[in-house]
Amino acid sequence: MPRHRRGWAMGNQSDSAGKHTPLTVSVLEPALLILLKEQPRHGYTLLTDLEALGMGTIHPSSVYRTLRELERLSWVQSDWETIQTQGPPRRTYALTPQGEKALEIWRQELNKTHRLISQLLERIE
Amino acid sequence: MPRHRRGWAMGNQSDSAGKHTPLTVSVLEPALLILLKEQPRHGYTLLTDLEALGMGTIHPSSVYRTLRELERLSWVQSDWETIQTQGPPRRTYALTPQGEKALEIWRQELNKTHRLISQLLERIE
DNA sequence: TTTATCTATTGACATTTATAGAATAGTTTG
DNA sequence: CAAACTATTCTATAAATGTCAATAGATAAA
Repeated sequence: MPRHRRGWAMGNQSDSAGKHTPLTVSVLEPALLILLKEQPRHGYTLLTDLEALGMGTIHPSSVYRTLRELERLSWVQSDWETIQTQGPPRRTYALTPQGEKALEIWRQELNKTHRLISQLLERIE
Repeated sequence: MPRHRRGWAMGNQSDSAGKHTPLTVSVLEPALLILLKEQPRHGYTLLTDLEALGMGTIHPSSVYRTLRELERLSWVQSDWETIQTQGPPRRTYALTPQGEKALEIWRQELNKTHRLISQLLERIE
């Protein structure tokens, strides 16, 4: 239902319980690429890893949908895992060479944004 | 038409000429609040100020639309300027006390995101 | 004086993205 | 066998963005 970007900062508290802040979701794509560069992982594992980064409030379906889109772009590749685990079969996602190139572009963008936010924070004082 | 977020990093060059990167637009709202906290300004002036921050690729109508939404939220207040200038009448936007509160929340969010991006950049190495 | 250019803001429409909630389904523990 | 956990997908809806065009006053050039 509602996206909560514009005007998010003053949304009522009851509403924002357990929900993520607007900038978190905007780095979801590079965060997934970075985690998958380190090693291939399953969607479900990624949910935990994002949690560890403080991004755990993003809805699972957003994460899975993003993964499928990254696969459509050929930045990641997935296979159904053959070995048996606790639960239903799961997909293993891995970064492709194209995904590595995309991540390099993303790295520059993250750097640029990092500097921009520094500037903005300085100007608040 | 297309928003260029998902998959942005590998968009063809011709396409991305003069267009902004995905994270730039996601800090538009706080950037406007920060500039208006420093002093009241017109929309057109804000376009120049954003340019100076390296955010000049955002389309003017996005900026004006965001300003009107911030006014609907009562975070900023606008008045038509009475004095004559070079051109048609223009609106002067100013931050309201509610806008100051919202900016304080945004400040925390910017800080959080700043730390998150630091973490992500470290993990790329 | 008509034309172009710069200043300044608004509106409509198509496209894309995000969110929530439910559906599906296998496995393990009580 | 029911509950809880693992794991992924689908659908409906709401909201944000991009693009293009429209409106309009002031000034400089032709």
